[in-house]
Amino acid sequence: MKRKLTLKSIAKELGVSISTVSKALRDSPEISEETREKIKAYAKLYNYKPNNIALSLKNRKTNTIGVIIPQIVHHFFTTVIYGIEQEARENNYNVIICLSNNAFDKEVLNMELLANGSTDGFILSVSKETMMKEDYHHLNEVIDQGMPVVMFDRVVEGIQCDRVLIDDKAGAKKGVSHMIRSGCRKIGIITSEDYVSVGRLRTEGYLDALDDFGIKADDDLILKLDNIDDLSDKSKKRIEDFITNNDLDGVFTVNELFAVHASRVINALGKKIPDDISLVCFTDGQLSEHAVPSLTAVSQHGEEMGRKAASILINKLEKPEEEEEEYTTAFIETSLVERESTKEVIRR
Amino acid sequence: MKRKLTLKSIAKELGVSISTVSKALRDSPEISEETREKIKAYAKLYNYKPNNIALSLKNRKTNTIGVIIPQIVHHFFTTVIYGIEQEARENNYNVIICLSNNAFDKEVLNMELLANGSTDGFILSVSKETMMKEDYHHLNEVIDQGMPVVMFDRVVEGIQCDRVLIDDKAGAKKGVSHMIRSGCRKIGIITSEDYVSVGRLRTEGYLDALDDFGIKADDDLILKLDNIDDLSDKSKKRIEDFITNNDLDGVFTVNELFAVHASRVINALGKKIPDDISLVCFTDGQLSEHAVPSLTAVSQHGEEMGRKAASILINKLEKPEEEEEEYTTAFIETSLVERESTKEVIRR
DNA sequence: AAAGGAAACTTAATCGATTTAGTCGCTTAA
DNA sequence: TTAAGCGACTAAATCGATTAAGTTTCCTTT
Repeated sequence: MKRKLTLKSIAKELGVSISTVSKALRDSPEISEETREKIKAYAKLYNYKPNNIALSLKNRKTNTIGVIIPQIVHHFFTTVIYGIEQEARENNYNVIICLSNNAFDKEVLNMELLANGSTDGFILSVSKETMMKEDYHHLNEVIDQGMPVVMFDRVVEGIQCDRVLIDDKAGAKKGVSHMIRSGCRKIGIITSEDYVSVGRLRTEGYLDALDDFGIKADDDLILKLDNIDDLSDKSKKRIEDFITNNDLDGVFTVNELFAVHASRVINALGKKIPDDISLVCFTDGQLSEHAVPSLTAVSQHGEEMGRKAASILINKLEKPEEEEEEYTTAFIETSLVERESTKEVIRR
Repeated sequence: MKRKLTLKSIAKELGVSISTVSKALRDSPEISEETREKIKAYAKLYNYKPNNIALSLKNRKTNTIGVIIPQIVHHFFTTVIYGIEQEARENNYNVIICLSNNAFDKEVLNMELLANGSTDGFILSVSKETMMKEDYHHLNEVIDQGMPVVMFDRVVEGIQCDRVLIDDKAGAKKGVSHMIRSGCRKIGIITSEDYVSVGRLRTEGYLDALDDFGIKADDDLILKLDNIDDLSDKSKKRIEDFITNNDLDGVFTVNELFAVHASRVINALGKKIPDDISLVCFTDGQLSEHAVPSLTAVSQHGEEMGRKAASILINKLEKPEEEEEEYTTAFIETSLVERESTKEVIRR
């Protein structure tokens, strides 16, 4: 096992001082051509790389971004991380990912841990528990210490930070409008209770679309489930009743899971997708792509979201400190991915 | 914006030396009860937390594990990471995740970056390109510097490190045996070319199962596709032909994607799953769970795999150095998750 | 010939925390 | 009376790198 090279060991080996080595490697004109070449050759030969930890301490800058997300198992978060990764790498930043598991305590713990010198800033999507508690002291603390924070997806108000959001309302509107244009007139929505912001916004988009086409909204056609993250037996039952008892020709759901179950129910009722009922969901993931029939979906462009969040953060980090602080909210456009679960749009 | 507390600032504020503060906070008996209490009270009041970077430098230990994986978008890796995260947290370790995107250069770059002081050890699944190049100098380099490495899933031979593997052969055997017991006699397998180790091992398990039940293997019933990670149009076509041209009563696939497409093809042929054809796949992810019909799958227990890998690594890290080096290979057992795509096993 | 200046280095401070090796005043035993 | 011992601190070295502030040595200039 060979020890890592340090400036010290190089200096000793070549009989010069540590600072001479440092300067030589950084091409300082203070060092003679001859010495410089000798030192550089030696460093190259033995593959010297400066120790990041020492650099971080000296520069008070880690070039690391902390990412805190509720769950990695969500395909959407996975794509966001991918985007963050890309942007970070391109700008010479590292990424540390921590999971909060939707638990407040873990979110606080992780932030405190990373804030003690490990990262220069944060990108996070707050946990469900944090939103319910409305306790944001951990966020305010790191911001107070001068660490920039960028929130994405699940954001909260009243925090001094930048935000990156999916345009949920416009996305839902896009999906529902498409169904209407393809001939649907009685469209139901399977969404969440209003306190989940994405659910509320997507419901608004749905209503907007109906309104645009002069279709009257009907409360009976809006099913609000209480958990958006997974599908309980109770929720399954409610979806079944909802589809069975309403004579729908279209169903819009706020996530893939609801859609997949809706598809199953429609199937069991002996109805055909999309001939009898069209189906569109929010979130373009593995399930929509590979379901049978494959599902027309509102794509969230998680990767772009990640890139945007990272780029905003890095910008803040590289900017000279004194500048006027300004917080922006960026919206990521959605797009509609047409697949087998909807009919062709009827053109005039 | 308030500056972070340091030992120095506390010392100055309370009119004592830096070392007194440090010792007081670490309950050294050298410091009088009175001074100790005063310092601790002050530190608590202003929420002092030592700077991790400084600690890392001093201790030459970062308490951070570097994880390098080919793609995060794979649900399987996602679960592995989750397991690593859990185990790491419980042992006070951080996790830095880097993606290699299946590219050799990026894998090397990431390792070099993290090896320069950022992490104490590595957990990695080597990229496809690295396997093809058979260039492992970057691995040998970090190992040479005394950093322990644990490989999982995609492992290579001839490296001084621990390994954690899915028991692919036994898993495939489990799945195929189940089909046989439920009445299938003519089972086909959709797998990969033999140079992909998981494909080869799973094929072996398939053959083993047939052999156990005295069924003769038939090369025509083995379809080897060249890319296991996604499904090209060419592969789709080959799956279609394979299923159409062989009068199978069971299909085993080495991943979910192949299975989902097989299911689609079987459906299109007007055959019923599982009555006419049973379907079992390796990897228990979102697709198997939510497909219609849902798929019986060999579950890989990625989370357990992650935990195991992390626990092996942490053990190495905490162990006094001089001990005899020994490298182990741990196998993670698979289990069969029965769903709608297979029939009940016929019991005597 | 003395002062000034540049070239080529080295010393030392710094980042923040830990730890070993002092220091200083006071008590106690020989 | 005096050295040893102890309690309670402080000074300084260290981890690895950067950099401002010296130090030599030699050369030039008036």
